[in-house]
Amino acid sequence: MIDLKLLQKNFDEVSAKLVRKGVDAKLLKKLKLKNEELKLAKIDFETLQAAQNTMSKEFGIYKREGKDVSELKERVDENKLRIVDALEIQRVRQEELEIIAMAIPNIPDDDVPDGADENDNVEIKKVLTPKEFSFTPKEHWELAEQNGWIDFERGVKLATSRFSVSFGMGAKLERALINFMLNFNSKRGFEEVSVPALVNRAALEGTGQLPKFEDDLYKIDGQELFLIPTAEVPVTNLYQDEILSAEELPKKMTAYTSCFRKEAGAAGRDTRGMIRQHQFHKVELVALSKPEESDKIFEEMVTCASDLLTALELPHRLMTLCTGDLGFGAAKTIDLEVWLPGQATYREISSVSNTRDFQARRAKIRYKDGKQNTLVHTLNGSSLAVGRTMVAIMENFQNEDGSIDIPKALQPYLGM
RNA sequence: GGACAGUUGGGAGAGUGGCCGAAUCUACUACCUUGGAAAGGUAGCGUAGGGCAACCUACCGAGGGUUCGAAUCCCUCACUGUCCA
Repeated sequence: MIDLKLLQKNFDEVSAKLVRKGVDAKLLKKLKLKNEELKLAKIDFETLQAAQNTMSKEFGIYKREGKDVSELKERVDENKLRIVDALEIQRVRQEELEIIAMAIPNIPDDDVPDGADENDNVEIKKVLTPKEFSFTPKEHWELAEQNGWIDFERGVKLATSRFSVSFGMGAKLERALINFMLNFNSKRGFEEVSVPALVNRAALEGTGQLPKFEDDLYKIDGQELFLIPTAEVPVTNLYQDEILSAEELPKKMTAYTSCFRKEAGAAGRDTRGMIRQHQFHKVELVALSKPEESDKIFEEMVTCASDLLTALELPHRLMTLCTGDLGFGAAKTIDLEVWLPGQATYREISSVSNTRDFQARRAKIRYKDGKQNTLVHTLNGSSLAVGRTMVAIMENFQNEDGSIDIPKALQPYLGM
């Protein structure tokens, strides 16, 4: 959630920044107005309540002293009616405010470029040069089927479309990648954690998936539990509603989980292959930091993911997302896009975001800064998406006969 | 699935209607004491919002109810533990 106090104090400035991200300025005006109204309603209620508390205390004293309370009771009863009204007004205003406030995205950083969509993202740099093929490189689904690594039909048979099954070397490679990535991240100082794949509503609200994006989540029937769309949700919320000590920060964690997404808005996109699946494996980086350290940690995370790709000999580029492509909770995001020779294009394989205090405010993650409690900054990033890494390996390491080489870094993990 | 017990401040734990935002112990912080430390002493020590000072409001698992007044009584739910199936 955005900082309402900040919005109130520096309305023009904050509003201008949010308009860059496509938020309706009128909605922000309304939010400001609602916030002011709520404040008045609160003052109103609290004044009445203070009077009620005082009279109730008197009441007790009168009783003890055996005095007549009938006149006092009359006043108290009358005040009570006003309290009921005042409370109701406050409740309604609070609710209205929350509905608007929870749907406002994070304020983008000043250095985030303007833009409408992914076409306006700005390239930072390219790492490794794509190799020239003496033949026409195939797309990964063809290679996957030819080598017997992935069976798309049987995935559909077991579940529905956008599910797949890995066999033999395909399954082994998947497992090798997960281990390789976790070890790599651990060496960079990210502590490994293993977390539930189901989370409750509070966790999803904490990281911002709810209330706005419920349609993208798989929900357990009859229970307030959801399958996680990313490990970011359980890992960030580990410290929900806690006050950490300054010495504990930064907290750097890495987790492997399956991720589950309905891909409700993606009908017709990437229908073939394993670029966009309902269930996929991902190794995630999450960090909680002091505000002044989050830029540094952000760099570390981007570097970690990029170095991981380099270690796997996969050409890629770094892109700064423009305002229009920036996610709901992110103040800044750098995407890593890997080269896919079969498609002759770069495709997203990792997305690293600094949400600053946006999630921390919702999830109530603070740290003790001397006497003061301060919201931490939360960051998250994939390092990496496993399925897409498999895709990249298949397409970049293919030979003319359709066989696939294994990157050197992975060979020890496969007993080679 | 059923029965009973429990859920209180960083931890332990008291509190069955007003004098309770909450005893006590412990941890922590500052100071005194010391050559230094320990022990001892003194003070401070939950969260959030409002005035931003005194102070006020809310919070004792969550939500609702009774009452002038609820941590305390009633209802619903969640979780934890023990026993039974």
